[in-house]
Amino acid sequence: MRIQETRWLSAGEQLAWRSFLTACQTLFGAIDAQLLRDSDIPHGYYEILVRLSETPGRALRMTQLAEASASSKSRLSHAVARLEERGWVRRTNCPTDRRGQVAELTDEGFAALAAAAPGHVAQVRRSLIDRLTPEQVDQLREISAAIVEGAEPLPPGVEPCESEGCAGTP
Amino acid sequence: MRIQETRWLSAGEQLAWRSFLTACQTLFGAIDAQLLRDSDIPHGYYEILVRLSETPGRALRMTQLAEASASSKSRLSHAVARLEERGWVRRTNCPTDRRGQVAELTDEGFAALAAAAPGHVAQVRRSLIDRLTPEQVDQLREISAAIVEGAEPLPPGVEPCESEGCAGTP
DNA sequence: GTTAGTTGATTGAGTACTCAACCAGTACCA
DNA sequence: TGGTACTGGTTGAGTACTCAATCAACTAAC
Repeated sequence: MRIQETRWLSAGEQLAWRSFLTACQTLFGAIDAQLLRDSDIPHGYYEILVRLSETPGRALRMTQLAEASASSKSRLSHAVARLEERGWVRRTNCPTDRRGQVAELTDEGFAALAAAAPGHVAQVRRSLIDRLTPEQVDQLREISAAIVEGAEPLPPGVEPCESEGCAGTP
Repeated sequence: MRIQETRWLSAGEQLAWRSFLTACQTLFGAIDAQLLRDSDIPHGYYEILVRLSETPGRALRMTQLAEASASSKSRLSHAVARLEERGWVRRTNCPTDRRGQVAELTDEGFAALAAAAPGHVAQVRRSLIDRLTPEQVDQLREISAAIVEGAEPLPPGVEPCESEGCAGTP
C-alpha cells in the first residue's frame, strides 16, 4: 500500500478538502452548541431520539438502533444508559431473543424531542440549508450519497440513505 | 425566536441533511481510524502538526495556532501538552509578549508528520476525492465556502479558507 | 503609578467516545 | 448431547473534548 508513489492532492483538491473540513467543524460546532444550549441535548443523543421516534412503536433493538444512528454498539449502550437516567428511554428485554434489549422512547423522551426540534431545525437552516441554493442542496445530497456508498449516481427510485419521516414533528 | 412558525425541512432538504450527516460520520470515521491505526495520531493532532509545518519557522503563537486549526484555546492547550509529551512540539516563551507561548514543531514532529502524510492523503482520496467527479469536487468547495462564510460565491482571486501549502510533503 | 479592563494561556472537573475484554444466549454440527 | 463458534449487549479503562474558573501580563485611563 505504500509501494507506489503517493498521489498528492492537487491545489484544487486540497482546497476543497480543507474547506470541507473547516465547513464541517463550523457547521457541527454550531448545531451541537445550539442543541446543548437551548435543550441540553448532545447532537448524538438527539439522533438516537429521532430514530426511535420515527419507528412504529417508538422502539428498536439495540443493534438496529446502533445501525440506524450510525453508532457503535458500545457508544449506543453508554448513550442509552444516559438517556435512561433522564427518563427519556426505557430498556426492556426482547421477548424473542433473551440476549436482546429493546430501547423504547418514553412519553417524556418524545416530549423533550418535540420541544427541541424547532430550534434544531432552525439552526440547520441557518447554518446550512438557507446558505445554499436549491441546486447546491441537490449537489450536496448527491455528493453525500457518493461518499456513503462508493459512488452510486443516485438512481431515481432508490433511497440512498434512509427513510424520510418527519424528524420528530409532533 | 420561537414566535414564528417553524419552517420544517422539505423532503428533499431533509434527505440532503441526513445524507450529509451520514456521509460525514462515515468519512471522518474512516479518516480518523486510518490515522490512528497506521500512525497513532488523532486527526485533530494531525491538523495541528500540519498547520505548524506550513508556517515559516514551523512555529506559531498558541492563539494563532488555535485559530488556524479551528480549535478552542483550551483544546489546543491540552493537545499541545500531549504533543509535547511525545516530543513532537516544543513550547517556548514568546520574546515580545511575556504572557505568550510559542509552539514549535520539532524535527521528530516533522518526521512523524512526513511519515503519516502519504497514508492519510491516500485515505482522503479513497474516502472522498476519488469518489467524486471533478465537478463535484468544485461543488463541494463552493458549498463549503458558503457554509463557512455565509454565502460567498467565491470570486476568482480570493482564497476562501486558508493558504495552500503541501500538507507536510517532505 | 495605581487601578480597571482586556488578552494569552493553562487548569480541572465533567462528559462522551473508543477499544478491548467480557458474559450470556443462540446456532450449527458432530 | 455436547462442543464450538457466533451474536447481542454491557462494562471499564483510557483519551479527547467542553466549559468555567483561574492566573499572569499587557494596555489605557486618570
